[in-house]
Amino acid sequence: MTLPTAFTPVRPVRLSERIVEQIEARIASGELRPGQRLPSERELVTQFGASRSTVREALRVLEAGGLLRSRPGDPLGPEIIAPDAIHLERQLSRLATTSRMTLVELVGSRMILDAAATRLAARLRTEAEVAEMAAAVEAMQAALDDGPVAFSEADLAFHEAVARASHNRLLQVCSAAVRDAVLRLIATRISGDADTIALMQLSLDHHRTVLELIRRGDGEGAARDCTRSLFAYYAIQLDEADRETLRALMD
Amino acid sequence: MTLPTAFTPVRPVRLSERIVEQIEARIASGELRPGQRLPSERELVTQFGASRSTVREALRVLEAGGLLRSRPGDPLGPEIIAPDAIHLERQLSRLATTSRMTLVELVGSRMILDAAATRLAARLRTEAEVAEMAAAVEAMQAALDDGPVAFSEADLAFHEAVARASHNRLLQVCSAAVRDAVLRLIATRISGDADTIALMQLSLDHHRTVLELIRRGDGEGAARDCTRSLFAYYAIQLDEADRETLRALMD
DNA sequence: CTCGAGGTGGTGGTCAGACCAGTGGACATC
DNA sequence: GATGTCCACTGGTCTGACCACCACCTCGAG
Repeated sequence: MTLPTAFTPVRPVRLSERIVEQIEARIASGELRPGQRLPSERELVTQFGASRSTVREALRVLEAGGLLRSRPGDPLGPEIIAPDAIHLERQLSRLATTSRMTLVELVGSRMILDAAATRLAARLRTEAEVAEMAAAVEAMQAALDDGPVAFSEADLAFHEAVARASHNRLLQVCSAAVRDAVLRLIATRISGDADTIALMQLSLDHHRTVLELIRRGDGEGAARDCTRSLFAYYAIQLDEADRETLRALMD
Repeated sequence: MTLPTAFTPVRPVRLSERIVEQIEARIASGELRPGQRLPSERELVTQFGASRSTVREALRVLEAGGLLRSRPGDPLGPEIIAPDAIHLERQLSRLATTSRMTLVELVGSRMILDAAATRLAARLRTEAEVAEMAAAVEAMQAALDDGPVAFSEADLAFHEAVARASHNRLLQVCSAAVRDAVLRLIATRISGDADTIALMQLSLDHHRTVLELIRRGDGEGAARDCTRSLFAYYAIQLDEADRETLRALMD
């Protein structure tokens, strides 16, 4: 006769983890809001009943997670900060690189996210946001002579403006992270043997079209052109099977 | 006459940060691979020339970032671990909760990601993956009598199977994180005043349809039905303006 | 009276040294 | 050869101390 169910492995729980959990919970519940301050480390020592090293390890974890920031000498104590996409982007692009994400996975994700952002932006954009996008397109035009790096930066600014105009912060974060990961992978893997000038000119034309469609509020069309633009830009780096996969994402 | 370029604000840099950077760099460069071990804390103390508290703070940050794991008593030292989607999901869903994402942002993101996963799954799914989805739908049917919680779990299993079948791990991670965040928000915010039985039955029908369309390889149709299913499920929680926003995501 | 100089207490960053519980392997025992 | 004991070493925690830095307050010069 065997035991009815197997036991679950036990794992020692660090004190600092418990502290992290408590503070995280208060932030998640809204009891601690960005801008508010935590008690000083020495005060936390008495409240948690743990040593200062332990409290500090917890604070470092929270700080690395982008939840708070502490400055030396600040009598107000550690500050709860508004969540910032930077940490997440680093984490995501690190996952992408270390787990050997394939280019088709990354580009596919970009096509999905950027197309969705474009579609939403066409519906929800304000005049100011359209102006931002237009400025980014101008910058792309200007960067045409400054080489692929400057061009990529202007391109990035355009897509970020679009993502902001989607008015969906989660989408914004995800798409920014994926863009970052794609660029990093491309930078390390791709040799610039392609006809970059022609490619940049083509990309610029695509962006002009997308901008115009966003301006007219044609989300469907803008999303379609965004997807095709990305496909055109990266297709030469992929084999036929991968291209076929990505075509599944186009209308 | 002004200075040619403005100076950048300087920020005191912690010793533990420098240690984190060094170890991170070695992992990113592939010099340290998953499964390999770091020297013991006391050995790191001598190598970095920092105190044990400082080294430990660095290790806690790396551990929270999902890059390594250390067990008490292990003579081999801290272990570099393979990047795990779990850490990323936690981070992402924490961002979603702590930054008070609105329901329309979360549901919108879910519609985007799940629809894309569904579209890809219809094209790329294997027989085994279809079987998994079918099993999940059966579980949903069975959970109909066990209440909304059990039903939600079965629903989750279905969408995870679909995400796996998209064969895009990045999409898989993002959609899992967003699903998690949505569920968490719903759980805390929504009172169960809706007609849950009818809603569950409707949702089950939708899932059956989506499964059938995936089986037939109709990505377009499956994605459309997936989007509509999500919209129908969450629409009652939203006001008219938000509903209008989400309609922009439907064909 | 105003206003700057300097003191002062508190803060985070770092350190050294210590103790404990737990791990895993060497070793001696059966 | 299997068993049990022992021990070196690990990570987890604590204590107490020092430093540089910041904000505030006091006080004396004008």
